[in-house]
Amino acid sequence: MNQAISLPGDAPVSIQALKTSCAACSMHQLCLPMGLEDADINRLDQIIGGRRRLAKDERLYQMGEPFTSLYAVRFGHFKTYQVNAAGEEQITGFQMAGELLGMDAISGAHHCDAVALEDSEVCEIPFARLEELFGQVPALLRHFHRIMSQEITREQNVMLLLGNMRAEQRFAVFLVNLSARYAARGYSPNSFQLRMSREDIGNYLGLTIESISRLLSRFKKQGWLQVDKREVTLLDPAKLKALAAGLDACSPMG
Amino acid sequence: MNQAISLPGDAPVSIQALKTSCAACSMHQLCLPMGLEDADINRLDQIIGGRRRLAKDERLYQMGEPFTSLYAVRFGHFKTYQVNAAGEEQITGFQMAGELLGMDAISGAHHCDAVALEDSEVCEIPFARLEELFGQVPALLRHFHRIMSQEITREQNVMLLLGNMRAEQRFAVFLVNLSARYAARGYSPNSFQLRMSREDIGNYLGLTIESISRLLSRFKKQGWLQVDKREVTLLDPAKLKALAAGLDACSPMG
DNA sequence: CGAGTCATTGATGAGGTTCAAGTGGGGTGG
DNA sequence: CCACCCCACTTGAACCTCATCAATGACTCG
Repeated sequence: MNQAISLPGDAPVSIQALKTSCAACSMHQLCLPMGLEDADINRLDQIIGGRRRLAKDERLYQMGEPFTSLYAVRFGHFKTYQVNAAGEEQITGFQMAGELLGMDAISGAHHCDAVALEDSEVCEIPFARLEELFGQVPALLRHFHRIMSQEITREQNVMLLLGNMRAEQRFAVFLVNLSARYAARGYSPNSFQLRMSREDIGNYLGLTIESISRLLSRFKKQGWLQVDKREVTLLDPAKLKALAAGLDACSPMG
Repeated sequence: MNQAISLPGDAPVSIQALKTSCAACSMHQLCLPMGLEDADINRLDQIIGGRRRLAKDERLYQMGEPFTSLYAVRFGHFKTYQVNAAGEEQITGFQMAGELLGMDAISGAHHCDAVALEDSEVCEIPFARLEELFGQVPALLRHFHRIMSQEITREQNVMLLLGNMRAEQRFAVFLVNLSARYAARGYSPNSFQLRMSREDIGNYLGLTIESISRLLSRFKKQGWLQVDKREVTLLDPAKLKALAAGLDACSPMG
């Protein structure tokens, strides 16, 4: 429990390790190391269990598996979903680079499945070792609490979406949210590829695949966006934001 | 940050303090002190900021307020709800004795409002002092992480409910969940009072007040429960659990 | 007693699901 | 290289669940 890791930060490091160190990772401003000093980032680096590659549709973990590690997405995209006794699935989130997977499992076992939407890579963070590090790096603990808290807030926003919004508004929220997250990663906020199927989007938003298809067609006809297969371009982001905020009337699906 | 609180556990304690200490609180097996040793419970006691009484409909905190403390419900019931830009509200949870309020705010500011459903009392837990204690009582930190993780899982279950279930199933889930939580507190699992209005239930479940009223009437007619105002008696808990699990066909609302 | 709040019940229809058919790549095999 | 199939998606039509609107009832408080 209190066995401190006392490796100095200047221990020899292989090129491979350097290439995959937190300090060198383009996501370190968004991910767990955010705001840490270099020395502390190194300590975090040393507990990272390893990187794991996943092919499209490969599963990272499954409901019921015992909890051992959190995972940070290095690149690629994931979906997490819950399954209930009757076999109904609900996608609870889509995760992209720099985001953390597995926080619902800290209570003991995984409560949802995580599946790669495309070829992806994660950093494995053994939680027992992370806990040790919390005692030595208070800034890390504080940031970890912020991340968990933000996850709670994110889910509350989805509850608001599922409980109160019409289809049009839900879909606008979804697009605007993706846009903001890509922008935070330095990508274009108005042109991106949907990494998930229409079915996944529908499941996440509490709608059917047909509804998503109709919404895309309608938004396109209104001139709010362009679609080509999974490539989306937001042509009127302001309008979409207004829709998402509920400041603009919602028309039915026809 | 590292200024340890070094009061011994056997310092003189007033009767008032004893009456409200964690060790003496009937909720200490469910609340934050769960599983702690007596000495550590005392240390936790000493950082509790104070107890605060709230009248029915009084607000504990509000969206946008800066975060300073978590709150543990001593007795009474609360609801938490989010409000978006358009003024739409979504109740994100109902909290009862032994449950923690404010975890969504650790990221900096409160993201929802918390309101007492009846005369209630909370323990204020200044988070800065709790963080100090985390460094000294690892078991407390671990349990805190479990609690936050469980909150994430709870919300994912609500997402499943709002995204996938029909009205009948949602309402059954709601009743079965209340039943289990009262059971865990030593109360009757099959007879309890709804502390929230029909409107609150409807808002939480993504339904209207009329739907809740019809569901209650229908469940009553089916002989699954009795209702008298807010007093509910589950007459066929097994049937309700089957409905909640989705193992039983759902009939429409008529 | 009247005003106000909360809940019940009925009638109607909107919003989105369900069912069904069709389209359009992208891959595979002949 | 084309024919074929498979899958994800699109589009249309009918249906259904639940929201909405409206009227009424029950209880509380001044």
